[in-house]
Amino acid sequence: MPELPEVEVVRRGLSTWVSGRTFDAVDVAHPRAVRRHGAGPADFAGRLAGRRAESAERRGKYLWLPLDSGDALVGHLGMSGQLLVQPAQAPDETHLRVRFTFTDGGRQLRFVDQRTFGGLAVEPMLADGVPASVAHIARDPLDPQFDDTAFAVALRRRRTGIKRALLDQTLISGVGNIYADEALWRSRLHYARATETMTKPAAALLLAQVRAVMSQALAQGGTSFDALYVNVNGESGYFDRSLDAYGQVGEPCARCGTPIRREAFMNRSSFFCPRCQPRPRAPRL
DNA sequence: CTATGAACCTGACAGC
DNA sequence: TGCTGTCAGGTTCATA
Repeated sequence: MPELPEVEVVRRGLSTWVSGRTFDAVDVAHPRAVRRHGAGPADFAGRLAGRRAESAERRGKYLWLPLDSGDALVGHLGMSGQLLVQPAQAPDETHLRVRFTFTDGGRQLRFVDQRTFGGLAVEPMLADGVPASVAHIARDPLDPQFDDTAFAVALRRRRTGIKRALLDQTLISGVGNIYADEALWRSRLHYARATETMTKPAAALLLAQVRAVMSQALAQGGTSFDALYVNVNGESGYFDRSLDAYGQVGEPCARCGTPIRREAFMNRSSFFCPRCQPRPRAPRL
């Protein structure tokens, strides 16, 4: 679900409402939510109790709270995960997986996840400032240290389609199905455009569109089609009203009026304008 | 290295 | 009403 803008909305909420507080009790209601924590739920809870969250960080779609122990509480929301800040008396959510209380007795942090593709773990921080499970992820396009030139070079070395490359979190992180389709629409690129034909200027233009659509979405609180994608206070963003391609099958293209088409791709969907984004002569999937 | 499909889950929705 | 099939913002692993 959530892609970079939605995860960043959550990070900001954690920074405001959780950073600086000390964990007290941690109740794991569904062990699957901490399956990436190899030592099990009890160890997970034990490594958090009494530890202070120093800040809230993000790379791509991964979130983490560095702790005063040198570890970090790492989370990925998967398709349906939410991190909510709730009063203690708020009724339990149907899909409440982990509840965190704090020594200050204030609002709880709750990990709620319908489909349980998301997960939490406590891991050591590595020397380069990220937790172990985040080390294989590339920097994201909103990271000041993202290397545009290196991205263009790496992209050209690939032998695949442009959308597949955008979704590869080891090449560029934070881009998911929505923002890939939106950035490609803005760039007038078909999803099967061969990466080896992407010149340096073309890569720069695409990157600029990725950043533009993500920044605009972030300014509107992210994209929510339903109550699944919300900030820590349960509020939805409204960038869905600004989508030009994703989910717009049959709707007229905002540029040329041609109906937006949907095609199956990578076990999911691609939405594009068949006129503005014509299929290349030598497509790559 | 690249591509494909399946797996991991629950729920909403369309159609019969 | 209820059943079946399809689809959903993601990641990972096994197989060609």
